[in-house]
Amino acid sequence: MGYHHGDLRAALIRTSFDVLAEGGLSRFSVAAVARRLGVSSAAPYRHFPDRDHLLSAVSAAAARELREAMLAAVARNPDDGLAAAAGAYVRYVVRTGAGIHVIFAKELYAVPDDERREHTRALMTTMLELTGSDVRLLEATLAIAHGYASLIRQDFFSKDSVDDVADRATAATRALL
Amino acid sequence: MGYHHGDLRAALIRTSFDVLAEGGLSRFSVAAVARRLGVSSAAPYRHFPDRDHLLSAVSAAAARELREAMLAAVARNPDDGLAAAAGAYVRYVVRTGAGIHVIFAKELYAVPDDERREHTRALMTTMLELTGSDVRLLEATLAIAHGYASLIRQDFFSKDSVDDVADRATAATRALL
DNA sequence: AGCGGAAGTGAGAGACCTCTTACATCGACA
DNA sequence: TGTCGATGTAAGAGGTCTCTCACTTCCGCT
Repeated sequence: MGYHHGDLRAALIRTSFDVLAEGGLSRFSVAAVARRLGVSSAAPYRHFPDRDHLLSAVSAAAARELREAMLAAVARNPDDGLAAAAGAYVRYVVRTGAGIHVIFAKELYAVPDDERREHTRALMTTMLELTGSDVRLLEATLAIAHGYASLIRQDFFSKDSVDDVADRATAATRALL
Repeated sequence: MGYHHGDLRAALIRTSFDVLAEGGLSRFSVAAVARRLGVSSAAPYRHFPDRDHLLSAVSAAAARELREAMLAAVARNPDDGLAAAAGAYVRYVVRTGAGIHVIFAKELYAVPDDERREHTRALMTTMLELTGSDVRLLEATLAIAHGYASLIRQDFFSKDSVDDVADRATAATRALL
């Protein structure tokens, strides 16, 4: 690991998650990500034309991973799929800092990035399947999961473990049905 | 309205709401508020020692107004209080941009501001009364209301009116009971 | 009328950010 | 082995932000 990093592109995406988890979208900066990786602040621009394209790649990765986490949760709880997925959402967002506010961030709408479009579309499709194509149920579930995740990130539950809160999100989702 | 503004302090708070409604916490800046009011960027510092104290005053105002909006909604729907309050939350946040992410923003914890403390405490107390001191129900309701409000602010519901979405938040809250 | 203080202003220091440019390094392949 | 392209760096232009400082304006009070 000398002058050349090896796989800076992937490292930038992973480290972006860390920066997002710590300071949220508002404190995210390309410079902070570079600093944390120990590379110059110009280095990221060899891999992404601008800040929004980096965020777009993060969004794509988050959409893919979130979908995987939800599918895994559903597989573990076959007859409680949607509620389990809501719990998985809470856990994923608390761990990575990247939820729908990142995945569907408004500032990314203008970024041309087919990979992101593909992954966000797949995520939406999967969630729709979980609700039997009930859009209202989908939005209610998302609201609950995102709401709980936001409350955690706001330190609303001072000492409760993430798993406990995720279970409560799961229960609240179940109450919708 | 010449050299002296009249009531710049109050105007700063009101305009801060506008800036928050348009760009969220991440795009909020004292300079932007001053610019929008047509005063110099030093003027706000005659009334607030720093940015966080301005945000704290906004938080206090939001907590007071939100509590009033909730109480009014409850008064209109005596036998559906909590659910009506959730709808009021959604409407208030979409209109003003200041929800719990502003009212309970982490960066304000260190700001000594008794007025804010008082208003946020009153808001919490009122919400607790609405849930019959059921903390779990309170957090679930907040998660739903905040979640729906976030989804709206993210342009998730392209053409649905705010009132329609607020009604769905109300219905989802009712499902908890 | 005149004076003192509250509330403005303009200028700017210092921090940080995005993104560019010219140059350095190094791995891969002819 | 030599060279070329990909990927790094240092430096910096240009922007925005927070907050300070010296100075000005004007309201209220005697």
